[in-house]
Amino acid sequence: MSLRFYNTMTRSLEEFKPIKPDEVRMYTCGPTVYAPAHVGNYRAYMFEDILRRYLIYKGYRVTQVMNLTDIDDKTIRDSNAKGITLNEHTQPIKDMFFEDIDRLNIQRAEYYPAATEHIGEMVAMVEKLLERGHAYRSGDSIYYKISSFPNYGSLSHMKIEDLMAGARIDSDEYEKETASDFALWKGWTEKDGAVFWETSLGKGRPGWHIECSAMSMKYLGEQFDIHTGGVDNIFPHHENEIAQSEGVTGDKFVNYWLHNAHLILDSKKMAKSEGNFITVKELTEQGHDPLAIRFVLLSTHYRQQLNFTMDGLGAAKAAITRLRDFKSNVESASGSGDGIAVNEAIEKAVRGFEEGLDNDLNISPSVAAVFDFVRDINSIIADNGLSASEKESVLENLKKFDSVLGVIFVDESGLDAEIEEMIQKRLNARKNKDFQTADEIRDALLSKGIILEDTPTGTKWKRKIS
RNA sequence: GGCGGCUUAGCCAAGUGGUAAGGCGGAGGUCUGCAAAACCUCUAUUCUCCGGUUCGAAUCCGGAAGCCGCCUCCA
Repeated sequence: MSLRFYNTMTRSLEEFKPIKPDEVRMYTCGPTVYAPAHVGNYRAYMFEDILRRYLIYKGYRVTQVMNLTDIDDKTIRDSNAKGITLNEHTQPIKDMFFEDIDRLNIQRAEYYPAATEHIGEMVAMVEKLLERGHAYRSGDSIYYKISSFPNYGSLSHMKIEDLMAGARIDSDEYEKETASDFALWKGWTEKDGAVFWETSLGKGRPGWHIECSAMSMKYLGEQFDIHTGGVDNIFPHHENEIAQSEGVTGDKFVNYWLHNAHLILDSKKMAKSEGNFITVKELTEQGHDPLAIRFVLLSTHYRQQLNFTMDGLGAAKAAITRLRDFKSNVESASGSGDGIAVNEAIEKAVRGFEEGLDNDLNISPSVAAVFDFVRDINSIIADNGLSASEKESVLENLKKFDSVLGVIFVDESGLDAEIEEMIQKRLNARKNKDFQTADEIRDALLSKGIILEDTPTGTKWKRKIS
């Protein structure tokens, strides 16, 4: 089966055909670094990670760009409130973002352009939009003239005249011809403080939407394959990006628009503005394994709202524990095996895994296929064990599944000498049938997060997933 | 007011016309010094509700209820 995506633009499932046959270029909406990202934000980055990993799994060469929005009303507001420079405010938040990305085992994109480093590109775009009659100057600011772009609203499928009049339109100090026009360049005002650029457009700063048009086209070209983000970005952000980009090139901007649904906490969208959020760092500091968070975020289809609960996190821990135990079972298996059954199990698993993800990254059936695989192979191991070559192909396939899931094969640091010594002591005690001492040692190790398992092939240990 | 989505077991979650995947949790059994892991068996006669279409509906149509999101700087 071929890969299909639900395209927000057409509101239908479409077969994915990249512009260049073996290469995918995609722009994935990144964080606004005014405050640390929360788990809900990472739902988007996790979806983008699964997308990226599955494209690579399918054999595509991927060029991914993720923006870092380090200039907007909030970054200015917060840095001025603290009396520090914009960069002093945003840099630590950028650092935290990358720490979280690593914790969650999210693969790095090829480019992480920051808005403040692309002012020149943005200015050039705005100039072109002025030339082409899509923009106008009003006071010290420049606005996009929506009425000049007939396709406006095609992504969100909304008509401008249907928007609730006055719903949330700023009563700001800028003068716009019509309320729905949006700022490309904002002339400096006092509350911007030291944040401004002197450019051919005047003294000021870019509007929010222009950065994504400028940076995506710089790194990916005037037309590229995939653009992603949260559903909240469909309107106005992505709608405006299309207007800006196509206003400049006169050509189609993006072929596939993919949007993820929100994470829900206490039956509300997790959001900084609602105050109902929790960060990856906080959960990690509470002792939760970040890969359990990863599993929670990835195991529900990206277009489905996901309710974040501690129960769910607990279930995720148990699930990845089972997957890792399986890996360890396979690694220590021996025996004659049953070539046919193993191959059949692998084929079935690969088919199920790919069928799900091919279908608009519908990951639930794919995860189910992996768990079926676990039971099938465990059952074979229990009956006949595995031959050396079977072991190898089972592990190879598991690794392949995990190249998308990213929760099974993780670096585990070795044991301290002290723990090693305790395991040895316990082995001796067991040999002498001193089970009381043996159990005491096992309990002591458990309290350090080390689980021991006595198996026919010897004592194994693993780290407890908390 | 406009646009969109959701409602399947104790919890999470697949399934878009052919008789309910998978995970977690729970119950029983095998194995084990005891555990753990693993394996085996069981755990939704039914899909929010009410009508309709059909030989057949969780799936299609109509209606109702509840929940959520977007509607100008939110992932």
